[in-house]
Parts: sequence; structure tokens; C-alpha cells
Amino acid sequence: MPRSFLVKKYFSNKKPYYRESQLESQTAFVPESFPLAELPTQNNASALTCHPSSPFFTSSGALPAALSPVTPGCLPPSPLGPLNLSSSPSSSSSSGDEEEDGGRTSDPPSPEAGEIQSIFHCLHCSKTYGSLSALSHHQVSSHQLPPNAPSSQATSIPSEVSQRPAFHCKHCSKEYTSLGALKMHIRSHTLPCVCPTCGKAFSRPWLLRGHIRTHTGERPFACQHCNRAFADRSNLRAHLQTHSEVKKYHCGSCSRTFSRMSLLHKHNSSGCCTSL
DNA sequence: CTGGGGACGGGGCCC
DNA sequence: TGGGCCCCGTCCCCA
Repeated sequence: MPRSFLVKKYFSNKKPYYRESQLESQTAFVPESFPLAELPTQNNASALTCHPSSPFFTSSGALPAALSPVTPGCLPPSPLGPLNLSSSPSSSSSSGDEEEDGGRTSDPPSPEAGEIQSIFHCLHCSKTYGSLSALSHHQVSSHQLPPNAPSSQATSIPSEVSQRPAFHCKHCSKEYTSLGALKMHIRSHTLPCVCPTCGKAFSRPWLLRGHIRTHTGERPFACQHCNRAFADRSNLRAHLQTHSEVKKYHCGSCSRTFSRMSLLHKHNSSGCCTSL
């Protein structure tokens, strides 16, 4: 993943892929039920501590509404009802294809802020420490772990990494070099944006908007070469590959090209032309 | 089996 | 610093 260089993947665990089944249970998530993210940044601990029951889930701040599968947490205020979508499918542009975004405030205040604190948990014995060094010392002395052992999740920090800011997600074992990146990542766990139609939850408002297009059938991204249109720009991009004689992904063993990386992977894993 | 579409997650960039 | 958008990538499903 060349683009994910900010993520220090020590465990190469797969990214959370929210399948329908998972999301069905996710839709009724209870924000305060999420564990706390742990950040080895004592400086900003107090500033980051806030209520996990973020008031953005409802206009009135009533948390129980967050349990509703139709809480439009990330939807802009809608005079047309909960399914107020862009009614201009052809507007389609890349920037602001949905004018009623209502500005940039459609994205709710990040609830993850309330999940951040500077407590260092040893995941081998659940002890907590107030500093990284204390935790590290504990792990070395009590669990015979090397100081830089990427043990369990979140709190065991490689020494070379600990020398610079590292922000850990407690929901998984990812680390980030910036708080903003971590907060953004945590949204993928908290999924604050809920589809008012089906209750499916998403990490970001624009993901929800894209999802809503699956309900409305809006396809703002049209192919210039054929009559097809897509709800997702990435899908259009992939489709455009099909119009190209020489496709983007080349097999290293034969001269075949593929429109998608996944097809190339399939091609390779199926044996391709010997070399594998 | 292959190709393609649908859906969506994640990080970077820009404002 | 945070939000929105873009691009890349992946997984699933279907023809």
C-alpha cells in the first residue's frame, strides 16, 4: 500500500472491511461503548478528553437517537426530508457535486476525540501506566518483551517510533504520525455517519453520500466513451480502463494488461505464464 | 475462469 | 487544524 505510508503496519492485519453483516450490527452502535483510544501524548490529553456521547448525533444532543438506524448524523440539514439528496444527477462534478453539502459542517464533530486519552495499557496483563516509558519498562521486566516489541495493540511502541509522535488506535493496532490521521482513522471504527434509509454507517460524510446514491440511483459520473454512468468516480475510472486497449496493470510475465489490479492479481494467482 | 461493475475504505492534498 | 474531495485500492458479486 504505497499510499498508506503514514500507517505503521506492524501486524499487516487486514483493513477493517465493513461487510453488510458487520454493518447491520454496527448501525446501532453505542458511541460510549467503544474503548478508549490510547495516545502516548500526555501533552494533549486533557484537551482531547471529551464526551464520547457526541451531541452531533442528534440535533438536540440526545444520545439515544444515535441508536436509531436512521439517524442522519452526517447528513446536512434537509428541508426535503431524510433522503434529501442532490437532485441534480448531472451536476456530477468532482468538486461539490452535491451542493447541499451545506458547507463543510455536514461532517459531525468527531466523536473519537472522546476516545483519546493518554493511558498506556499493557495488553498482556491489562495494567495501565501513565507514561510510555513506564509501560515499556513493565513489558520488558514483566513480560520479557523487547522494548520495541510491537506487542498486541496500540500501546507497545517500537523504540525508534516512540522517539517521535505516534498515535495509536485502540480499536486496532494501527499507528499514525499525526493526531488528525488517527482521528480520521478512528472514524472508521465509530462510523458516525448513518444512512437514513438503510441505517448503514460510514466513517465519513462523503462516503455516506456516495452510499446514498445507491438508494437514489444517482449516477453523476458519466463515461465519455459510452452511455454508462456511475455513482462512484473510482468506478468510472476503472470503467474507462475498459475502453483503453492498453490497460493500466501489466502482467510482468506476459504481455497482458488488465483494467484492475484485482484482475492482474487473479491472473497471477491463477498461474499466469508459468513464472509463478 | 475472466472481465467488469458496485460499493466502499483509507490516506493525501487542498482549502 | 479540520473538513471535503480525489485518487488508489480492495472485496464481492454477477454475467
